[in-house]
Parts: sequence; structure tokens; C-alpha cells
Amino acid sequence: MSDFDGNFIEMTSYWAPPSSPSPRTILAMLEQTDDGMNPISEIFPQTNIPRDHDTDQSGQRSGLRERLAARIGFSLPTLDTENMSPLDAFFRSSTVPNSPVVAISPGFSPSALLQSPNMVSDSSQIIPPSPATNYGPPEMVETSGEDNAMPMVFNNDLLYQPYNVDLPPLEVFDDIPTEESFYIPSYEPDVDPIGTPLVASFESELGDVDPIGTPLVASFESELGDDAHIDIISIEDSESENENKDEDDEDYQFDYEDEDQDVYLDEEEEEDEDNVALDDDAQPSAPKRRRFDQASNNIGATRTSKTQRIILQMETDEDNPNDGYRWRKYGQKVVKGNPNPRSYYKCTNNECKVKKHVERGADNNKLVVTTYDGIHNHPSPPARRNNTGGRNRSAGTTMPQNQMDRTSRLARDHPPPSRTPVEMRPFSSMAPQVDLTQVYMSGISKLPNIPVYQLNPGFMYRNDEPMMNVMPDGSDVYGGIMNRLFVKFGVDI
DNA sequence: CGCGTTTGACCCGCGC
DNA sequence: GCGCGGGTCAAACGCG
Repeated sequence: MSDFDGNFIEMTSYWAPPSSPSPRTILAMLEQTDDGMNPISEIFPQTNIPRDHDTDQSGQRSGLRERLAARIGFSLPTLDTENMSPLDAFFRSSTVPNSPVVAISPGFSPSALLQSPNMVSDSSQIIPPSPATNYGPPEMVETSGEDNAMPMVFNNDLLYQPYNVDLPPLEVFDDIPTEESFYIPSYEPDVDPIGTPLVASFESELGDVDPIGTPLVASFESELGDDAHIDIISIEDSESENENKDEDDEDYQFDYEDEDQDVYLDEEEEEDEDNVALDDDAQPSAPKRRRFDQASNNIGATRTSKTQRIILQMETDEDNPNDGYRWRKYGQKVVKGNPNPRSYYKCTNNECKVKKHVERGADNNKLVVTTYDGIHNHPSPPARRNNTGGRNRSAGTTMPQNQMDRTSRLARDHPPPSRTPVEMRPFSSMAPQVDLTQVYMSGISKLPNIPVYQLNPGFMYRNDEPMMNVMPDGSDVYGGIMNRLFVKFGVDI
């Protein structure tokens, strides 16, 4: 089965490092009228991505937009990136190519970056990282229009790692490759001035109903407040068990190999074992997982979709970092290879099937590995400040009422870190938080040096009132984009 | 009392 | 077939 039939294509390695365009350049490309989804090759003319299986179309690959238009008979409207302020400012400010440090407005959350995988549905949009963004000293770029701009550090000392994006064979777009693997940079452990390099990996699967979905993660401000910085290793879509199981297994295997090989580059040697555990946990869990929602059903046993899985590793003192959504813990288990228990959470939204599990690294207790499974079909819930009940733990996200007590069990393995109540964090209770959804939607996911980023909590919270700068209509922009992208396709978003 | 956590039992898939 | 291990359930529990 060719990739155009929904099979995966592999593009994991061996690309010729192109020069890196600045975000501005990319944005400019994206803003091109009538061509909001330019093939990456136009942006990265030097891009030379090997295609193992799609030789048939490799020469004629056009942008997603074009192909979609060709397939469905109408043209995809261009995204109005002009209205994406401060995103706009964010990009426009990035006038220095390869700048590892980009000043952005407060309120921007890195979380939206996690939402990008679904958008990268065209292999032609794959943008390999630029070598120019590596091994060089960080540069700071000031935003010209934001008084309260905060630096968002895009790591510049990076190792290339495979960045797998395994996209599902959308029925309507069955001629679109479903898996893409490209490289994103990751931290060089020794050069991180802040702390131990973190690794975050994304695994994504698409839900059948919601090809894109709402932001899986609203924000990670809370983590950022705790010496958190995040690395994104990979984004990949993994088809859940059932149909094409054999093929899935193959895909998994392939991807695992990639990650095993590269993810560990970020980790300390002595943590390899731990990483293996994490990786095992992160990926094969899907196939091993119990039949999906057997009790609840719609998707049920005949689920043909993919579930988006995003795996983040970050350093934070929070056991369950605020990501903007509310979660209910439904289980906890000690998994093999990690003395720290893994906690299982479900999104508290009745109609949302998103789950996540959180665990601390076996060797690094500050390392929190959060695996999101699924895509939220709703926006992040509003803050519940001063709400009835007034339970602190309910403010915006899960904050175990007895977090401190609960973690006492963990304390026997490691001293309890100082934890700041979520509610006391500048962003935590300010949901829905504006995130980088717009960035993602407008193509930032294609930026070579964006997926791996580092946030300096000090900068993040420099402002006492960061939310004042949050883009007030972020959700509208997001919704608008969603509509413009999918409404015409008849996709229920 | 409401809401969320805790925790042991159970389910399920996988590998041997 | 069996054991292992990850994931889930659901009653009990606890906090405000």
C-alpha cells in the first residue's frame, strides 16, 4: 500500500541540511495569498528529504493545500495571519535568521506547539532544522511591538533528532501521506545553562472525528514557573490497535528504533535505562492498551482512528503540571523500571476522551513525563476561581487536594520538592490561556528550530500581570482557523 | 455534600 | 496456557 493509500511513509533521516529561513520568512511564505500551505520545499529550497516509499509522487508533491483543493474541488482559504497578533509580532520580530531566542509576548504558551503535529500533514512541508541554528551562541531578538515581551528561548545548541510525525490516513485526504519523520533539534546536554536538558516527545494520533481537535494542552505555565523547560523529541501518530494491526506494529517498531536511537542523545548516559523505560512506556503502550473505550464506545472496538499521543518530559516540581485542562485522576500504578508511580488522569470534560498519565523519571525526580493520549474536543476550561466549592484543586487543572500528602509516598524515594500551589501561579488560573495555537496553525510547526524550545521561567514570570498581555481573542483566532481549515471539508471539529 | 484522590482488584494484550 | 505488566475500574476515603 502506498503512502497515498494511507500507509506510512518514512522520512526519518538523511536530509541535506538546508539553510534556515527566519520565522519571518516562513511566515511570509505562509502569508502568501492563496497559498497558505506552501510546500516546504519553497521555503527550504535546499531541503532534500529522502522518501523511502513515495517515489511515485515525490517529484510532483505540491502543497497540502493544493492537493486538498485538487481532491475536494475547492481552494483552501488562506489563513489570516495578519490577525494573529501577537503571533504576528512574534514572527515579525524575528528578523534575525536562526535566532535561537525570540522575544514573545507574555501569554504565549509553548503548549500549542504540542498541537502542531496534526497540521503537518504533508510531507512536502517538512522542514529540517537548519544547521545554522546549531552550535552557535544564542541570540536575543527583541520584539519591536511588545513592551512586555518575554524571551522564548529556542535552543540553539542542538543535536538533530528524528522528529516523527505519523499522520493518519484521513478518509477525505487519503492521498496524503500519513507519516512524516523529520528532524528537530534537541538539546545538547552540556550547553543548557539552565539545567538538565529535558526531553519531550510527541506522539500523535488522530481521532476519527476530530482530525485536528482543540489544543491538547492548553498551556504549561505552571511548569515554567518551576524551572521547567521542555524539549520536544518527536511527534508521531500511532494507530491504535485493531485495524491494520500488523502494519501498526511495523510502524511502531520503526519509530521506536528511531527514538531509541536519538532520544537518548539527550539524556545522560546513565539514564539510558530509564529512557528505555520511558520510551517503552511512551509508545508501545498504545498497542498494548486495552481496547479503546470499550465501555464508552462510539469509538469503541471498531475504532479506526488514531489517537494523538503527546509525550512531554519537563523538569518541574509539580507532580501534575498545569496544562490548562482539568483532569481527574483515576488510577495510579508503579510501572516497571521506575520506582515512582505513574498517575492516570482523564479529562474532566464529559465528552472528552483525552487521558494522560504522569510520572517522574526514575533517576531524576524532577523530571516529569507527561503523556497525553487523545485530542481535546473542547477548549481549555475557564478558570474556576472563586467558584462554588472553591476547591483549590479544581482551579483550571488537576491539583490533588492532598498532593503533599499523597506525594509523601514518593518522598521516601526522594525529598519532596517545594511545590507552589497551582492557584498561586501567575498563569495557572487564568484559563483559557492563550497559547501558540495560532503559531501552530499558521505553520510554526514547520519551523526547524521551534519544536525544541526552552522557556526560562524567570522570564516567563517576570511580569506580575502577564495575562494582561494575553491575546484576548486567541480562541477566536483559533476557532477561525479551524473553521477555515476544516469546515468546508465537512469535518466535525 | 460535592468533588477528586486513593488503592486494590480486575482486565487485557503480549511474550514465552 | 500462563505469567507479566500496563491500564482501568470503582468503592472507600478525605478535604474544604
